Amino acid sequence: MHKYDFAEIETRWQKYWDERGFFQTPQYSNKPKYYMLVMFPYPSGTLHVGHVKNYVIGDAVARYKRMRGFNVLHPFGYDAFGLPAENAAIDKKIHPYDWTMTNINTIRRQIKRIGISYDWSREVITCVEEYYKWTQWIFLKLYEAGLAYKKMAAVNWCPKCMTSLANEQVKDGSCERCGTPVTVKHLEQWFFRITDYAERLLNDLDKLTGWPEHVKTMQRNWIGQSEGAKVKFEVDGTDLQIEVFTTRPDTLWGVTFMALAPESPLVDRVVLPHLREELDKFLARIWAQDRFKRTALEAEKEGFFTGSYAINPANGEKVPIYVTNYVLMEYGTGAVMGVPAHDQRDFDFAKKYGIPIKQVIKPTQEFTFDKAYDGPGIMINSGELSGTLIPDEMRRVFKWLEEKGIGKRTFQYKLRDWLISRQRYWGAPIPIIYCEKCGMVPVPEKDLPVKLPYNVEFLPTGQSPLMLSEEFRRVTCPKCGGPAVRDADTMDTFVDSSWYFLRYVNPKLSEKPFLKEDVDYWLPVDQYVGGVEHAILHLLYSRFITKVLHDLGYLSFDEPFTNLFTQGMIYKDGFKMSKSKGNVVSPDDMIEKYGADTLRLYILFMGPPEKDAEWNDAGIEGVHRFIKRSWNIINEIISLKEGDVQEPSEREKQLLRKLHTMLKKITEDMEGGFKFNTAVSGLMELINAISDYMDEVPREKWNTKLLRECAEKFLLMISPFAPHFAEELWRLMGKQESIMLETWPNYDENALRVEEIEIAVQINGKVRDRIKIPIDASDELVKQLAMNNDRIRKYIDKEPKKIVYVKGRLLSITC
RNA sequence: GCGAGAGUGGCGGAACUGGCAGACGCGCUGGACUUAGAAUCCAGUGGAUGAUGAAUCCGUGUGGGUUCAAGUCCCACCUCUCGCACCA
Repeated sequence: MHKYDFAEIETRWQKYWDERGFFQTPQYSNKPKYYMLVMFPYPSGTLHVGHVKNYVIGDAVARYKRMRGFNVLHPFGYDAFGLPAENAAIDKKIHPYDWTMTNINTIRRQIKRIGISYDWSREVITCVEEYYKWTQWIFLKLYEAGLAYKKMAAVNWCPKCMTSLANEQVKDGSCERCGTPVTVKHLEQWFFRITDYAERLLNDLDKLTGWPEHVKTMQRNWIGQSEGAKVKFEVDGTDLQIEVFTTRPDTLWGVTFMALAPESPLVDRVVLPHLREELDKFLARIWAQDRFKRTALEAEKEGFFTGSYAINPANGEKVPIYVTNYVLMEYGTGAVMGVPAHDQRDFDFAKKYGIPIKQVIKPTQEFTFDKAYDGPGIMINSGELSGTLIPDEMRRVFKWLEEKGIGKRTFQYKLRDWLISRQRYWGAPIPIIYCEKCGMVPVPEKDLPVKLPYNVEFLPTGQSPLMLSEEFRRVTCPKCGGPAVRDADTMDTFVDSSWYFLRYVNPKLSEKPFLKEDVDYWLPVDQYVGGVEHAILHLLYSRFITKVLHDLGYLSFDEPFTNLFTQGMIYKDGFKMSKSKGNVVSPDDMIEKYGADTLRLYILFMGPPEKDAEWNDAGIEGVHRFIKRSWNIINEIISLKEGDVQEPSEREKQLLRKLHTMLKKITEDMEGGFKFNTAVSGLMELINAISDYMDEVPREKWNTKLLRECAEKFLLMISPFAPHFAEELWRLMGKQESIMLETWPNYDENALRVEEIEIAVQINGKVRDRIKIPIDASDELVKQLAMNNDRIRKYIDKEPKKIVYVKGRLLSITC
């Protein structure tokens, strides 16, 4: 018997597949296409088994789809620019380029050992010129379209990473990468106008039926659409106006004050001169507060009366204008109408400053106004709109506002523009030049890429490191030829990763980022697999860039990913794997000990792939046992001589039925979406059934043909999960061609048929016995068979009231 | 607080449109083979009461309900995980 030498087997077949180019995808084919994409990794270190889960799932799908006759594109690459790799390189005192490339080589080697079927000829690395040239090209396209702009803004600043961050990269007030509390800095920064796409990004989520609901919900929350009205208030005695956004225009008659954000430009204009000095003290105090604390739920509300009054356009009432700490400049208009009776924040504020509370909605239920009421009700004290039902008749309110010219119905979004400038070295330089004469000039396409110089001082100082490189900065203006300087900021890594799935289609193309006809053929991605941590950031940005490129005529589709699968994480000892915790399980160690096929199979068997799972050393042992057991059994079958073909015995028919039951079950698990854990358990059941047969039936009576059929089908079904194992045994069975070229086996409904089945008999809801009945027995016959059964009759003391027969399942008798 | 999801043996987890709960694996117990161990193979394994192969009862977070029949459907609640959170 051949020994199961997994190390030898795996290296041999990996070499063979590679040499034959089995996984190189033809650009076109008469087969239907299938684009199977996994989220590419940050090469900021090496891989642990948690990363591997992503690739094993992707590979199972890719290999299955190939067997189903698809032309499968299954590429891989590295999200190589950016903070994670740069920070790690600085820690290690290594140049980020060298560190990144070293990691890429390690990761590539790690993945090749697992036997993932990537088309390596399409590998993409975002930090090489051939790639980031096109990231810069995309920037220029956005710039030309007015979707990339520079502005002075209060931005999130990470004092440790010493760079600005996008809103999406701030989690609970801290830097998403390093966990340091984020501060605010006023800087001139580049933004992408993603807010122009807010409505489409929101509405098109409904089209993404192949996305998990929770991811769509997170995106909806993040985009944060609110329906409301913009209403203008005159400032008494001036020609100034204060515009507010409100979702409750029905409470307009209940306004008793106005609240401005401290940053609002209106503050300076409405404050009375004699209050100026005191106001400045108030503002200084507010700005000294931590921004995230200031806007936290528990924060004490504070305000300062400007001395001015606003006129309520609905009823002409004068209300005082305050500057407050709880109104945000970034959302809406930076000004809010205060309705204490129907908004809790306004209520708290009014209580503190002795502002009147005026009720304008009559609650539908009993309510004591010890807090604000924001439930349904009827409008009161509201002029001609009194009596309007809220929220049912809100439309009447909008109509009235618009007719009177007081306000306008609009949508407001929480989404802000995407801040893409980083004051760091390791990224794609922003392709913009500043000329003394011509001002801001985009780098002409022919001059791309703007190369990131290798020999510069790259340590973060808070200033863009490229500032310090005269060689990089000093250029001549592309327009007038005069002296000019380059923009020294680099782009956010998420710009790089927002289009990489397009580059895989034509990774080596030098005159364009991609060919439209090729991209239109391959995209959208049929199946995208990755972690939930990208539910907002990467997935939202990719959708945005895809829509922009679509609008500019470069793509025919406007959503990049048709189906999305978010896999769960692998924990060890209850924690995420991390070097600092020392709980990392390395795929290399596992491959050393058990082989790649065992590792792959165990990862798929651990549990439902979308759920988090705990790594269990005993669990992988169990799967390894299954592999070895299968190896031994199939080898034994291989060693058998072809016997005579006889009419199958009952015992053989039973095994054949099991084979086809499992063919059906596993096929359904594969088609029904990522049920690999039960598919693997089905393979185990099949092996157990073969083994039982061989145990029970004397060796000389074994039906060799049937056993070989079982072994073949088993190998075909396990091949997407344990490809080396399957290939080796396939060849040992005498097959000349690779198992990779085979098609997925079909099951035969007829083989599933049985003459006689066992059904349960329930009496008063309890299973009392099981009886055998002919498969197509009539209701009458089944009832008769049951009633003639002594064991059943024992439980029936009076005439049955009701008898229900569920065909092929059970008989229920009620007395 | 708002939104989403989940609670099943000692553990990871199965269970189609309501139809025999606990597939498969781990662990555990006993046995075979061994001088012994490892490995392998065979048998058993939800709980309780029985001297048993018998038999009975209880069992899917809690309490109700619908139904011949509920892990699955409905109502109320508890716990956990995740996301959002002064967004006007």
